[in-house]
Amino acid sequence: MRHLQTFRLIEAVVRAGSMRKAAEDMNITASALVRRINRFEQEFGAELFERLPGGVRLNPAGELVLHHYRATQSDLTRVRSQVADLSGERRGHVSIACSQALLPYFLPQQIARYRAEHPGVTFSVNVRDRAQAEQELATYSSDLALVFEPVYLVDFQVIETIPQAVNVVMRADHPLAAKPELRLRDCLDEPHIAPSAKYGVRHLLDFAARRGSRRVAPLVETESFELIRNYVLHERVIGFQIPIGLHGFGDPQLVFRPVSERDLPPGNLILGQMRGRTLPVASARFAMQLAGALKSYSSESDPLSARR
Amino acid sequence: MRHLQTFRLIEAVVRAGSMRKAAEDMNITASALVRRINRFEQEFGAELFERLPGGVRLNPAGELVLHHYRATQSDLTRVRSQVADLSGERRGHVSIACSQALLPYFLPQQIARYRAEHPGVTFSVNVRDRAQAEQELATYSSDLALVFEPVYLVDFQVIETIPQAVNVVMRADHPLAAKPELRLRDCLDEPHIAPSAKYGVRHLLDFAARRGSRRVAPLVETESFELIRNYVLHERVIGFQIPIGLHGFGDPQLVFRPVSERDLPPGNLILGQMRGRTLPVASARFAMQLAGALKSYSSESDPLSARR
DNA sequence: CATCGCGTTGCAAAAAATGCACCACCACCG
DNA sequence: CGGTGGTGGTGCATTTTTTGCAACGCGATG
Repeated sequence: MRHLQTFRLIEAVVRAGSMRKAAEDMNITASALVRRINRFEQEFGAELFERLPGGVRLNPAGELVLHHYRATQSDLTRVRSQVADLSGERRGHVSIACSQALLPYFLPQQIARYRAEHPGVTFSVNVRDRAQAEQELATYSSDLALVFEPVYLVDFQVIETIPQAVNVVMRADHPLAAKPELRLRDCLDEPHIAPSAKYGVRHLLDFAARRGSRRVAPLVETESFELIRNYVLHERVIGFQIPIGLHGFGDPQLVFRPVSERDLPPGNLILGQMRGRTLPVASARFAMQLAGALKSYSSESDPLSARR
Repeated sequence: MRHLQTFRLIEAVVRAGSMRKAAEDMNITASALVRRINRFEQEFGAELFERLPGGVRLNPAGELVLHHYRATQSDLTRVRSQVADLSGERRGHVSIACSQALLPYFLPQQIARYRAEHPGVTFSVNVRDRAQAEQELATYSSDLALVFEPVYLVDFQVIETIPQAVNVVMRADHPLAAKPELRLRDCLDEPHIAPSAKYGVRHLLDFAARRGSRRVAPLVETESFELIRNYVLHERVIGFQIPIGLHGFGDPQLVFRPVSERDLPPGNLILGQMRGRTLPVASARFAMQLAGALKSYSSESDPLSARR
C-alpha cells in the first residue's frame, strides 16, 4: 500500500534516531526524506520530532501519530485477511508472544493442531518475558500474548486465564522427590537454581520467600528454562518451573512436585490481546482454540495437581 | 491529509454509484479516478466494486475496506484532537446523534454547560431515529448517540442508561389531566396523536397495546415531537412523549402525566458509542459529563415521577 | 579553530498523476 | 435495427509532484 509510505519513513526515522541514517535504510536521499516528513508535519499541523544536535527523537505528538499508524496498519492487515477469507483462500498469519514455558509442549501441539485444519495459515512465535510480551501487543507486533503472571498493563485484555502452581523440578533420586508436595522452606534450604527476576516464576518465589523472611539464593540464575531442566540432572539441586512446561520429557530421571499452596499461591497463565482491537480472522480463531485448550488443560490437570 | 485521497474517492464512488459522476463530484477526470481505483484494487489484491452496466457497486471486500477507511479516519481525527489537547489548545469537536426528545431541554443545556468550560470545542447535533443513530455510530459519522430504546446492534456500547416512562401530554383542561397517573386503556379510548413507528415511544405503545388486545390508532401520526406538543393545545387530544423532552415549556396549559407502569414498562434512554472505539478527548469528556447529568437527572426525577 | 555529522534548501531531473480524446460495451428506444 | 446516451477503460501529451545531487548553516567535538 502506497499511502502509508510516509508513516513507514517516520518509523524508520524513529528506529534510526537520525534522518540521514533512516534515509539510507530506506534507500532514498536524506533530502527526500526530510521533505516528506516536514510536509507531513505541516499538513498534520504539529511537529512530530524534536530536532536536537546529533539526531531527532519523537515528541509526544509523534508518539500518538506513530501509534495511530501502527493501529491502522494492523487493521489493514486484518481487512486483507478477512478479504482473503471471504474469497475462500483461508490464508492468514498469526503472531504470538509467549513465555518460554509454552515452548516444549503446549504451543507446538496447539499450532500443529490448528495448521492441520488450516494449512494456509503461517505463524510467528516470539519468546518474550512478561513485560516484553505486553509491549508487543501495544505496538501491534504480536496479535496474541500467552504469558505467566503478566504485569497487567491497561492495554492488556484477558481472553482466558488458568492457574498454574509453581513446581519444583529435580532428579528422581533427590530426597525431596519422596514427598508428593513440598514446603517452600524445605526448597529454599536446598541448593537451587532459578529463573532471573523478569520471569513470573521468580517473581512469585521472591514474593513468597520475603513473606517467610527467607531469600531466594540461586546457585545458578538463568533466563533459560531449558537450562534449568537440564541442569538438575547433573547436580543435586532443585529448579522451579510451571507444570505446563513440564510435559512430555522422555527422561524418567526428571520429576516435579508442586510447592504447597500454603506457601506459594498459584500464579496465572494468561492469554490476552491488545484491548479493544479486532484481531485478524486467523488470530481470532487461533485464540479461541487456545482458550478452549487452556480451559480443558486446566480442568483435567487440576484434580491431579497433588500427584504431579 | 493526502494519503487518504484514494479512500475519499472510493467513498465518492460509493455515494455516486458511478465512477463518472463521482469524478465530477470530486472535480477530477473520470480517467484519473478510474485509474486510481484500479491501481488501488491491484495493490490491494482484490476488486472493491462490482462493475455492472449502468454503474458500480461495492462488493463485500469493498465494504470491509470502506469500513477500515472510516475507522482510520476517525482515529486520525482523534489523534489530532489529542495532539491539540497536549499543546494546550483545548480545541476539538463533538458530534452526537440523538433523538428529538433531547432537543428542547436536555441537550442544549448540557452543550452550553460544556462549552462554558471549553469554549474552543464545537458541536454537531444530528437528529436521528433510533436505528439511524446506531448507523451513525457504525460509520463513524457521530461519536456519541443518545437515544430512547435503541435497537441494540452489536456495535453499540452503552455508556449510561436511565429509565424513562412514557408520559401523556395534553392541555390542562383535558379530563385525563385530573388524575396523577393514567391507565393505558383510558388513553387509547381518547383521541390521540402519536409518533410514527420508527420511534421508541411508539414502539413501546404498540407493544403494550397489543398485549392488551388494543390498537394505537392515532388521529395524527407524525415524526415531529414538537408538532405533538403544539397540537394538543389546539384540539382535545392527547399525545405521548418521554419526560426528558417535557421540561421548561412556559405554557402552563401544557401538562403531562405518566402512564401506569402496570400497563407500560418504562423504556430506556441510552447514551452510547461505537463498541471498542477510542473517542476523541472532547467527545470522551462530553460523554462523561452527559453520563453524570443523566444519572443525577434520573435520581432526582425518579421519586417525583408520580407527580409529573 | 578545523572538522564532522546533523537537518535543511535550490535547482534540475525523474517519476507519478492528470486531462483529453477516444474506444468498446451495453441498455434503451424510436 | 440502428442510433443514442450512458457506462468503464486506454494511449499519449501535459502538468504536478517527488526525488537526487550539491551545497549551506549550525552546533558539538576534539
